[in-house]
Amino acid sequence: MEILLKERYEYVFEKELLEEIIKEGQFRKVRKDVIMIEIGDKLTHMPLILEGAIKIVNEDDTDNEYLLYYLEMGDSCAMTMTCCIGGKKSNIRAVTEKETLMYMIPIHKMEDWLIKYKSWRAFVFDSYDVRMSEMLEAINVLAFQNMEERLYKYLKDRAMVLQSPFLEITHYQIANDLNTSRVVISRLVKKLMIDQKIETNRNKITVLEFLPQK
Amino acid sequence: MEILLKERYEYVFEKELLEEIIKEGQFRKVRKDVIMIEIGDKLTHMPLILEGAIKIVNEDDTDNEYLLYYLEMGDSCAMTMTCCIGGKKSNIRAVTEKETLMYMIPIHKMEDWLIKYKSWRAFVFDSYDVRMSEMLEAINVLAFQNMEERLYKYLKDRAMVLQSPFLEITHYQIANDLNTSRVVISRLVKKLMIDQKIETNRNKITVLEFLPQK
DNA sequence: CACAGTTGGTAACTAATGTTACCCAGCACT
DNA sequence: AGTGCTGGGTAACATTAGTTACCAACTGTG
Repeated sequence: MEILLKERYEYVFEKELLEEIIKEGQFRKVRKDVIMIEIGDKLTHMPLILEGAIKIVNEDDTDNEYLLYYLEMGDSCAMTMTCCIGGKKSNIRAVTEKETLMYMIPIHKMEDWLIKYKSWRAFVFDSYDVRMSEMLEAINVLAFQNMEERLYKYLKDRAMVLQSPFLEITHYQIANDLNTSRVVISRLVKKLMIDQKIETNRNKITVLEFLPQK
Repeated sequence: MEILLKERYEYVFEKELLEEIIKEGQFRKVRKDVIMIEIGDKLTHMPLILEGAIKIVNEDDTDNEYLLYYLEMGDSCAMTMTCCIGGKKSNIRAVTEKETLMYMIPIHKMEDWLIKYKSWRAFVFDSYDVRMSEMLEAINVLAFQNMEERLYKYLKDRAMVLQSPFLEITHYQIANDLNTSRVVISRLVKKLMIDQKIETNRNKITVLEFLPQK
């Protein structure tokens, strides 16, 4: 497990820092569809993603959901960082999108490392930067794109994250992530099929753009 | 001017840090409607807002705009921080919403201070936290609210920022900030008026909730 | 005052999205 | 084979938002 951590992060962190991380943190393996963080949770650890993918979702007071972005290999959770440092509660939910390996770092170390390691500072600020960009993109999509474009982007993003053009997903799940209704998704899925952008079967959507033998 | 800086930030920063800030930075006064940061700019200074308000806006490739949030007294620009540290380009635009006083800090100091001052670390991470929350709220509004609710929130937010229930603004400007059309805004303004939430005249909207003699 | 430019009121229409209702196919279980 | 559940297709309709077009009122300038 340490080997995996070293492999993934040896060019990101200084040697001494990597050793400290290994010493202080602990390895964790989580199966698909597990809620890692719930809205309102207080957080004590920060994850470094080694493999897999985590979906980050927000929710309003009436249980509407909206998919914000995914965390993947090499990512960490900027939300967690501020939560940790400020001692605040999470305002997002994190759910594993497939089996995910991560290394959990206790938050009390974070500030020490900020002082001691340049590579940690770089990592932390880079994480913030990536997350802010993802949020900005989410806003752009919501503000400027119609549902059909958003659906197609959603499918492509998902195919990227799961590294496969063959998605196992129901129309109802998609509707939930995009905060719309199942009927709307069915309608637009049909449109995308007519436009030869996807193929569909019960529980299955294939994103043609990502088909290997193209 | 230093007095203002000390007054606003003496409880935020350690004494030594405050002195360093005064020494390294420089005071700047900017009139209303000045573009402080344009999309694609490289940034060399980070602003501490002493007085006034700055509107942060994003834009897609076809010149559509959308208002993200405001910076006010006590705020700084988290976007600028990542830009600075990562040496990247800005992906937002910043425009003064009224005359604004700020203290410009050269970015090369930022990392030093992260190491040296606990209060600087707290400030930086708090800034990120506030900005992430604002972005999240923007996403919530876009994902879950209809145009009428968004318009009303927009007017209330603006009244807060400008500290007055009497807004001088055209329907066209509002439409631009919310990325919709003037006709739509006119329609909804009328609705809000009928519902006794606002009063309007040419170029003027009064948010009744914020009227003092209520 | 005449004129041009800005602001916004409104109608009429189109397009996009959301809602309700109903049906059918596939699947698991008995 | 019968039952119930889930997923999805589709029609019909309601609501919301965007578009085009036109006009009226106000403002500042010469």
